[in-house]
Amino acid sequence: MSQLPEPEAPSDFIRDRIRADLQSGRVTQVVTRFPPEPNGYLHIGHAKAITLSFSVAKEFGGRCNLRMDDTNPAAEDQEYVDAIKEDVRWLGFDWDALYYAADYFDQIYAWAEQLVEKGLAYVDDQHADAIAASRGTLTAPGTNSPFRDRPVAENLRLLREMKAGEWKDGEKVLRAKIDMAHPNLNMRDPVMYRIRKMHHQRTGDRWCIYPMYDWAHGQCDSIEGITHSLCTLEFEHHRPLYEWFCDSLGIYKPQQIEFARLNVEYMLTSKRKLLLLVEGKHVDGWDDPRMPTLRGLRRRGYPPEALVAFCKHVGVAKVNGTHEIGLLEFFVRDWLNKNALRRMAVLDPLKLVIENWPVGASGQPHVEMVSAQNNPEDPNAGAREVPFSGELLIERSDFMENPPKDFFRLAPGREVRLRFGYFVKCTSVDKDAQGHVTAVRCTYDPATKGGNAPDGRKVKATIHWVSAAHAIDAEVRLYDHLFTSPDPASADGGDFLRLLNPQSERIVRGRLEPSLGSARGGERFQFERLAYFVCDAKDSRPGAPVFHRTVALKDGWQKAQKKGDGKPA
RNA sequence: UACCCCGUGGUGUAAUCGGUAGCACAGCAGGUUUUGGUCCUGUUGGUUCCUGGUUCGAGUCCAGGCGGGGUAACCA
Repeated sequence: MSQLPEPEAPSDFIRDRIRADLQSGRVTQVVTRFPPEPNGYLHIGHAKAITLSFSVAKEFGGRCNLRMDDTNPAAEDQEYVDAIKEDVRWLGFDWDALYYAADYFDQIYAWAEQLVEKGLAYVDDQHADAIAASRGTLTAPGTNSPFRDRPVAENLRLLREMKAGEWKDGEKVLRAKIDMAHPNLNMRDPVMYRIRKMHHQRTGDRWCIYPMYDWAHGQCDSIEGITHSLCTLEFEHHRPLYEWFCDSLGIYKPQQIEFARLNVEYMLTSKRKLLLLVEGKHVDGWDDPRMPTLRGLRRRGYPPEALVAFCKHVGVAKVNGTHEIGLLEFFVRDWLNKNALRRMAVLDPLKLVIENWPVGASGQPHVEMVSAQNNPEDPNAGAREVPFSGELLIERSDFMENPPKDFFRLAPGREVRLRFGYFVKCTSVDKDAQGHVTAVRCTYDPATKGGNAPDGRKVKATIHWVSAAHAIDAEVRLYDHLFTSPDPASADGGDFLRLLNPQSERIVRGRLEPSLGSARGGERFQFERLAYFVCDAKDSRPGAPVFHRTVALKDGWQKAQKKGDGKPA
């Protein structure tokens, strides 16, 4: 097969490297892998890694495996395995093969005996603290273990005893014999096997010694014939060890290439910190719409296509930077603008009474159905009928009693268009005892049905509305950044909880056009002139949908206002 | 006070074998518009961290600085 890259394949240091490997013949077919540890849920940072490894394989006509890096039974769980598979698929990727590091345990163990026989590994009786103490520091070399020069036969016997369960947790470890004075701490006789008498989600009780990451990862890559093992920057110092193991074993050695992990403003991607948010009940679980987890983003209404487009756009490099959240939101809006159906909803209602609206024949209020486009960006989306009547609800912010000159919406004496309906002109307002406006009174022009005046007169604004008698009631959750600081990870003293945004979730009762009553979980809409929303699959009930604000529409009016009053001259 | 990696406009990322800096987002201005959305047009921002060197010519090569990040788990 030919591995000609797709013409639109991006250019970056990883793909340049792959092209070179293909040209030199070192590699004939590209094989990559995404190797998550099933001890937690995937987040937006993983989305970048997933997009990279899968896209690269596809671009070069290669393969990409999904591999559960399950070498530590302490924290791993089948639940996470299932969640990871689901999340990768949700992003739109499919693996060529699904593997588990645990399935290679026999081979990895056999290799360990080989290393022992070569005199390149030994059993150490020291406990964890002693090993740590003798490792030295960043600036001082370590010292050799007193067990470092055990004879091969004894090492072999001890290793087999470890495997057979004859020693307790922590009593012995197998270590690689490299160099305790090596400037790279990872090379100071790293631990290969530790004893853990624990049940493993995949191998059950078959093993009581488990390989460390360094002793497993490269070997797994080698077995699978991975050509380019892509990982994040913090593994750079592990590469020499990765290569030492493959070289010492004389097995196929994949090329590990490191890239910078993804950071996005206002988001945290540390599993530990995310766990604190969940356990401290600062959010409503791993799938809370404010979480940067894939499950959270999904419930927030982020389309997977937008996430992938974002990940592709940010590219890959070795510089650790932080992306503006506005860029992510741009991709979300971009996809939603083309695909989300438009609907009308009023979140902060103000009554609008049309005084010259006709009375129905039966004496009941007259109701008229108006045709509304489902998506101006997509003619194929069709149209729907929305009930229009003499008593409507409009957004409170669409009316001002004493408007500034640049306010185009409704005000006494002003005429605006009701979207898909008629032109209305405000004649008066009703107020309560405190002087608050309780309703605006208007007259409508019957000749403007559909939104155009036969005499050609123009209005400066179009506002959305719902019919008071027909609107449904629904819970609407308005989300904002989880943190008040764009960089919560570097909070003073590490106390990022202090930076939680108390306004990150605001719940309101919205008044929605009737068609929204049958919205199904996962369906995304644009509530015209407001924002994009998704019908929550978890909390919605038949006839009682719940909506989550995914991202607000850009708001030029609000921006202009902020500019006007915010800054001193 | 060790080792490794990195340093291009506000943010992120490009620039064939070295030939004087592009793109996206953001910003600003205008146009279109039955969403102050979308779309379209124009436009402000960079002495490519600094200093030397090699060269006819360096963001690209070399040296030395400066700055940022990473690394000391029987975690991955």
